[in-house]
Amino acid sequence: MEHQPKKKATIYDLSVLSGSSPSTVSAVLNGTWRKRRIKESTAELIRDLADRHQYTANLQARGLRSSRSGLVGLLLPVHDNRYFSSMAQSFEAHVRSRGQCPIVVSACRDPEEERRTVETLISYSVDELIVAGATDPDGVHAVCIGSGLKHVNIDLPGSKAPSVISDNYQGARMLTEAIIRHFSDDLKLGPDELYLFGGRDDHASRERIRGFRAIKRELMQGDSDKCIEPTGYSPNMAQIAFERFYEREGKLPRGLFINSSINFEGLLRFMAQHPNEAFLDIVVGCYDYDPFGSFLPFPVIMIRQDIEGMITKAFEIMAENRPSVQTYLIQPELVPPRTALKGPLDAIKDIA
Amino acid sequence: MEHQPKKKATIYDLSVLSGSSPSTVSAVLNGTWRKRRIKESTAELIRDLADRHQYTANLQARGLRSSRSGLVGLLLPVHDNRYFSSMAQSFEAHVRSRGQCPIVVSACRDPEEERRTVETLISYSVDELIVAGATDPDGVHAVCIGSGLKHVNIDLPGSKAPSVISDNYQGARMLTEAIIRHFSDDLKLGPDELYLFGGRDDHASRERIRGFRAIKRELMQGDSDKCIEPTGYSPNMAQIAFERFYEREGKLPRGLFINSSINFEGLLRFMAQHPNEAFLDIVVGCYDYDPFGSFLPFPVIMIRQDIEGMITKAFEIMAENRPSVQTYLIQPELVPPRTALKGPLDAIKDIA
DNA sequence: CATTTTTGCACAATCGATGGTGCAATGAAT
DNA sequence: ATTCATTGCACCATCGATTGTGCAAAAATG
Repeated sequence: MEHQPKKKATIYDLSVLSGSSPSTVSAVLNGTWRKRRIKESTAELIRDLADRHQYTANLQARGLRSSRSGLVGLLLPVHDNRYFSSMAQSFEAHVRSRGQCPIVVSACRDPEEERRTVETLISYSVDELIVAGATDPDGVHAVCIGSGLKHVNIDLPGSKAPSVISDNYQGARMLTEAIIRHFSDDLKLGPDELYLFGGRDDHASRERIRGFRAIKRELMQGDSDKCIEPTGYSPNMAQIAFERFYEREGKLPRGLFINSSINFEGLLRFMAQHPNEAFLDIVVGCYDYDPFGSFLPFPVIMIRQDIEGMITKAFEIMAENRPSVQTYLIQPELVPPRTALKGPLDAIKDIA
Repeated sequence: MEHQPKKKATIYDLSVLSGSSPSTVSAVLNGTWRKRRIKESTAELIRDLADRHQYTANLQARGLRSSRSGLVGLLLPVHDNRYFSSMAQSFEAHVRSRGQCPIVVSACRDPEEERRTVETLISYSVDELIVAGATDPDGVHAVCIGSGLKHVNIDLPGSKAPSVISDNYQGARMLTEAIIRHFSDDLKLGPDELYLFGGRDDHASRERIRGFRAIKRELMQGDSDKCIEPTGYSPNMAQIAFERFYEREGKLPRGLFINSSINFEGLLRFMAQHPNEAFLDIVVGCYDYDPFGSFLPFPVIMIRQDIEGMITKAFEIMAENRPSVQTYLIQPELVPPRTALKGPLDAIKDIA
């Protein structure tokens, strides 16, 4: 790496070069110059100098003075699954289109880490924040309020800030019904053959369980507590749950409602230990969409949450000056087996 | 949202409260106080005040003064696939463990956007940058050098900065060989039945193609140009390529080398249009690992790149003071069909 | 030509933290 | 009792931009 760290030009450098004052240069370069009645020709001169010297504003200085930063944050639980990575992708596009700079961070579902991370973002004066799938949204809220940071919860609601979430109850109803109806009449599923795996004690899981049970009672006239196995959001715990079930019963339930694609990965781990024959007659419904998951060797019905819709709504809310603390439900979509949906990447031109 | 934007406490506030000077407060709170011979008791007092008032440093101010920020950047092409989202996940863990703040941004494979984004990061005085899969690494390099920003390429190499990439040639050889050997003797694959789809004119694609062809010649005594179909990194283009092939030949090649999981999604889209029977006898090798992809209804052999290894190496290089401009190869791993590997998420404790 | 208005810009304070320098008070040494 | 070293901290310039204010020169008005 050959170095040539010619320090970056500042407004003071341009001020000297142009013969104008720093404030004039500043005004010209940040667009407020008309308001300050700077002559067109002066502006032109300065702009010219600026890009001849590759001037770019020091955003820390600007941020310090104006206590805004042009940064918009997205706090994720984790990066590594298609739901949240799609969210990051949509988020970035939105923020970019508003001329701001997106920054995405994850906090591993750790309430402590969530708060620390947001503290850090605040120290950089991020202008707005979307809090996605936080384990402790109200804790994050407390931190935000302390510094007047605008924020909206998404995916998991909080009780103190506006929230945009998908309609988990409806979604779970659709998904459960689709699983049941996927079985033909002669192989009809019994209430004890339809299980829900995954999730924990959060709002989304509770709603999904509620929807699941409601439909079971409506369509199957039966539902028992033992058909629910929360495993947390970890592939490993889910795998263990599947293994235990299999050991106990000698087979998996024919109907499986899986709470998230992360838990679905637990089923994959289970699959790796067992021959495909063990999955011949099962039907899986997964609350989350993953394109590869949709084409597995058994029917996989998925719910795709309307990420784009949620993000859009979240930004709308943040644009209001005194948003009301309420939870907005966004309708998700049922995805039949073997479906390859387009995603945020399709918006990107690829120069083959 | 009830507001209570009690503006954040500054060292000046604490200075008044403690009766010490701002510089003393600053020194105490940033850890340089022993060097400045501050009395233990003074320090204690100030620390006490600081957390009673929930002081947190204004990092923009600190960054402005010290022209460093504590930020470490990762520039990705896109978020939305398991390869890059795993990378983001590993990256975050690394940066966090060093007490810095990770920020992940994507630039959509657009050279212009890549440079602009890095400009922005520089304006925030990011301390270091990992440039992953950049379309124009040398363009990014030019921007970085202008401000002395330490950076390392990863995934795709540049010619002006150190690069860490996976050994695409070896990986492609392993993968191609695995595909060929997956066919039994009586159903042996012919050279004209093994195609490579996807990729574009970048270093990784070229190396993979080179490895692919080398093995074809060694093992099959044959290889022709028509067996290579670069489609860019887009699901859509790949789908179109598969459709065209299918129309022309009435079937897909029995052996498919797919350049990336993104292109693999193109095959999914194709699959959605055709019955499973069209895939009965195919074997897919995909250069990239996706847990769900590994369990599709036909054999899928995958290459998992050693993301953790690449990130680790990249940080090692950035720690050197005058790293040499060379390309380090990291060995990837062959993943047999129906394999569920652990990923960065498994490092995260889940409070079920 | 005298006065008012408008134009065009410079000045200087400010945002919050950092770090070099200088100086008084205290203790040690002679 | 002096002198010297050490301790403990305050002072102030600085990083690069923003923004309210003030004031000369030019233009418009009577």
